[in-house]
Amino acid sequence: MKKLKRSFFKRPTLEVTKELLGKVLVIGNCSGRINEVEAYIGQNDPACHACNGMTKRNEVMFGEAGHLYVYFCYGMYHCANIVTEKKGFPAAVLLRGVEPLDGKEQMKKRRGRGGHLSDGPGKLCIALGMAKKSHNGVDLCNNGKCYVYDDGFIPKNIKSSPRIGIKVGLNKKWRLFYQS
DNA sequence: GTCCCGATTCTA
DNA sequence: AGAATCGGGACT
Repeated sequence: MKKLKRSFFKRPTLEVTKELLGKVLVIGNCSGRINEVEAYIGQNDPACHACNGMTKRNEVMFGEAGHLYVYFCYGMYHCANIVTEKKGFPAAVLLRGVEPLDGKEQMKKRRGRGGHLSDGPGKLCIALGMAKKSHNGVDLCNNGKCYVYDDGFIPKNIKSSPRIGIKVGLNKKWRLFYQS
């Protein structure tokens, strides 16, 4: 059960994306096993928030790998990414789903229901208590209360598809997930 | 300042 | 299929 170091995230995004599957995301008292992710890679990816250069919103994507990029969307949800690649290259992995592990009761309370606690990027942020104001730019590699660890779990049946909810870049199958 | 739209979710 | 709901980014 070892925490992932910055060197894990500071690599080609598609490698990080695939290897994040099965790892455990810890946000304070709650944790969940990552089972669905998407890659957003650089200025040539038309679906990437950074495709038109740096803005106040996406500046974290241009920074050091291993930080959280949390943004606000659709007027009511937040979505969380983990920044990848070297500094100056804007890329990140969107967290789309986790299987609840620790803190399920708190997650249920936050979500206001008993099921489907964290199977979606917006739901996951609600369940784990992540929001732009509190978590955008948070470092997952500084021995804080937010981090990712590897407990040896090996996901089976990894599949890919086009990314969800976008209208461009659909030719890339950069959504990765597994079914347990 | 104005305007349009979004890496979603829930309900009908 | 449609509503909810508002910040961000492009543009005037």
